[in-house]
Amino acid sequence: MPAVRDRYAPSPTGALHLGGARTALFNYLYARQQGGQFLLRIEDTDRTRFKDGSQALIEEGLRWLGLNWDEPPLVQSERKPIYHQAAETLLASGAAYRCFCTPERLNEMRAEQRARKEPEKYDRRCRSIPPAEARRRADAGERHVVRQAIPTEGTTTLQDLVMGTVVFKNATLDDHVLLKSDGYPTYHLAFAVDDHQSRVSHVIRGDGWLPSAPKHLLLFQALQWDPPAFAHLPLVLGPDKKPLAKRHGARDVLEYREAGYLPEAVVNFIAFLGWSPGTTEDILTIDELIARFAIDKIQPSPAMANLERLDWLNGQFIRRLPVAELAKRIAPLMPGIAVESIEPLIPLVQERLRTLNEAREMLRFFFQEPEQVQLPQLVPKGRDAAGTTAALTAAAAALRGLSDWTLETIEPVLRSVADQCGWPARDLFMTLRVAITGRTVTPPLIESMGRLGKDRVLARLQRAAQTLTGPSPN
RNA sequence: GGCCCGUUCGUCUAGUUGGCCUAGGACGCUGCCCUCUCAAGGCAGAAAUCAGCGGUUCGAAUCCGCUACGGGCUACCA
Repeated sequence: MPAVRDRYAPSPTGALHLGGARTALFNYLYARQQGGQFLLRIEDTDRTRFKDGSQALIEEGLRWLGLNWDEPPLVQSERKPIYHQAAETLLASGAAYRCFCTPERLNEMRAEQRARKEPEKYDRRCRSIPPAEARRRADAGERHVVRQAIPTEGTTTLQDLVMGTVVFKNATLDDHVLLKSDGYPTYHLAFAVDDHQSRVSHVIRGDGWLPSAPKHLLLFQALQWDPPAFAHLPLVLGPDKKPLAKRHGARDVLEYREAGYLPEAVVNFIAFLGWSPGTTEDILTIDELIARFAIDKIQPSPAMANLERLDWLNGQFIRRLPVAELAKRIAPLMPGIAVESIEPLIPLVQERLRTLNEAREMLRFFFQEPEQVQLPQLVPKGRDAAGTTAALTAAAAALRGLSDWTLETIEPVLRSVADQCGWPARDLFMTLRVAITGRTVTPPLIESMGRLGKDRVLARLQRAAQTLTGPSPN
């Protein structure tokens, strides 16, 4: 049994989106599980769609997800001679032929076929040109392509690891182009040559390729190479049930990083798009995914990305992170604030976060004086400014008298202040919350006060009381 | 038009050697508990006539056929 080698082979036309990331992930999981290699190949034979910087973006996305490849990526545009050599072999054996038809003729032909409601495929006119004559014309510089000569009879059977056995009638297959007139190979030729040379054992790719799989099989056969095993992955759909390649909220994997998602969560999320371990487990690390992955557990039907689930997963993974690690990941989002200052606050927010970015807002009041203490919520329903000022002042006075500043000392004091004022404790807590943090939704108040320190708490209470007593004199 | 793939709660799915499925889990949703806000957590609940029809069988979500619907491919794009 030859070693397992698989690959992710994107074309550099943009960034890495969720669907591509999933294809890469499945290849990665399988290779790692089998102790094989995961390769990256850049499919850049179409110079018209090529986008500068795309390769770097794709690589960054893969790296962020932790999908590291084992060998330097093969770049097809640097390998033209190799493809030509394969084309020559095919030409020599009659498995391919030169075609001199012009684009204009091809267009006319298709228009007629369409009008007659016939299948649109090349009519094979050039297939009957004697090879010697074709070679002469080619040598004379006549512009041409090389087409695959598909057998006119029989069937080609694909044993797909996901789709099962799929039988194609050869007669329905088109003589597609292998070598373009600009000298570049099409995907089909490059695919066969590259995967053979890279000793790829498993081709795990999007099911957009399923219809051309028989031609690929035929190509391997004509070249007398052992074909790899195939696994065609169903589409990933967006929330609108349209293929998730085009315009959807965040389509680039790196945008999820910007939005505060953990790569662990994104990996877990896309792993379950069309695959499941067959158990009720739903939160798995990448190592657990590697251990459980199985190609035959991949669903043959398309999966729709449920972004709400990603949010939930993200929260789950955030909660599982060690405090120091979480602090380290949040720190870059809060420029100017040291990790050391953030770490002690982590326990207050860890179970409240859905995305990393939310920490910034939640923790802001620790590093910055609140601005909107004049929130209407400062005064509880049914109370007035005077009563609230009194409560604030009473609380401040009581807190000032504390010699110990701990959760155990602060809370009882505040509760008794509430009693004295005739307020329910919850009302007092909300007033204090707004006064101290400037917000109505915060980490636990008492603990926050503890971390903030007595002086800053008292100062903020005082300031809030002042804003209540009327227009400030400044 | 031709070729090919698919169809279990709103969504991701379990189910694949037919019986333990009056279809299980998760997200989301609703309610309750906890509670200083918000979360988290706990408990409970609503939610799928397994696309439809017809077979095979003592018995089918699971096997077969047909239909419908959805999707992909049909380029000198990948």
